[in-house]
Amino acid sequence: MDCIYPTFYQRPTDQVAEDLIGKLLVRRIKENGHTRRLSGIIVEAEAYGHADDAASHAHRGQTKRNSVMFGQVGMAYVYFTYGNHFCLNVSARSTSDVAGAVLIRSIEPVEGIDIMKKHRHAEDVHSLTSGPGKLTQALEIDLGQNGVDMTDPASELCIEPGVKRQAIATQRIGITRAVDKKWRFVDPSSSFLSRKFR
DNA sequence: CGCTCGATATTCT
DNA sequence: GAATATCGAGCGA
Repeated sequence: MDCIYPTFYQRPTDQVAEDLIGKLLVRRIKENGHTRRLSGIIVEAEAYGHADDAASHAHRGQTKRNSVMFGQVGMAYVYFTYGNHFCLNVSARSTSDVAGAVLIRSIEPVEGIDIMKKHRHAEDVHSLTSGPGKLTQALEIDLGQNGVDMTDPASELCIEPGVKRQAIATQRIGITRAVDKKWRFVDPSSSFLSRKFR
């Protein structure tokens, strides 16, 4: 299965985030010499902008941490936060802008659920990937995946077409600035969201 | 169920 | 020194 092409990510980040709902996030890991596929349907994603978005890491300019947001679109932006969690984004922006990304906040597990349980030290399927810090732990994503090309089918991380899902826009979570923007997109029918929506 | 708090890297003040 | 795109343990209702 092919990955989604770079042009998909070359649009305003809120459009990209909305259209990512229903797509399949695929992680390939090495397990005892052979490759295993872990995957899940994206059911929650948040858009982050640049100059127009005070809540974005890119808002105050480029730093060592956020440099992927300023590079090519379709790349994984992984960062470490609150001293103990990783978060996965994919870089995206319209051709007229210089930085942006979409935070993947939760997925519905599809392939490799047994491996995800091991990574999370948990048995409850609903707690495996229902949050940005949880899904990176379930998929074994850390700074080693920062900057990988998510449009390359041979990559250890990529996004495939997936299924059709409904997406509704709500307020973003865990931010204190630019709270008026409705840039969190969720599949309202999913039971794998990190939080309820309004 | 809801609330408080600790974990502590990176960036900003 | 303070805030942050988080999570889970511990506690009380």
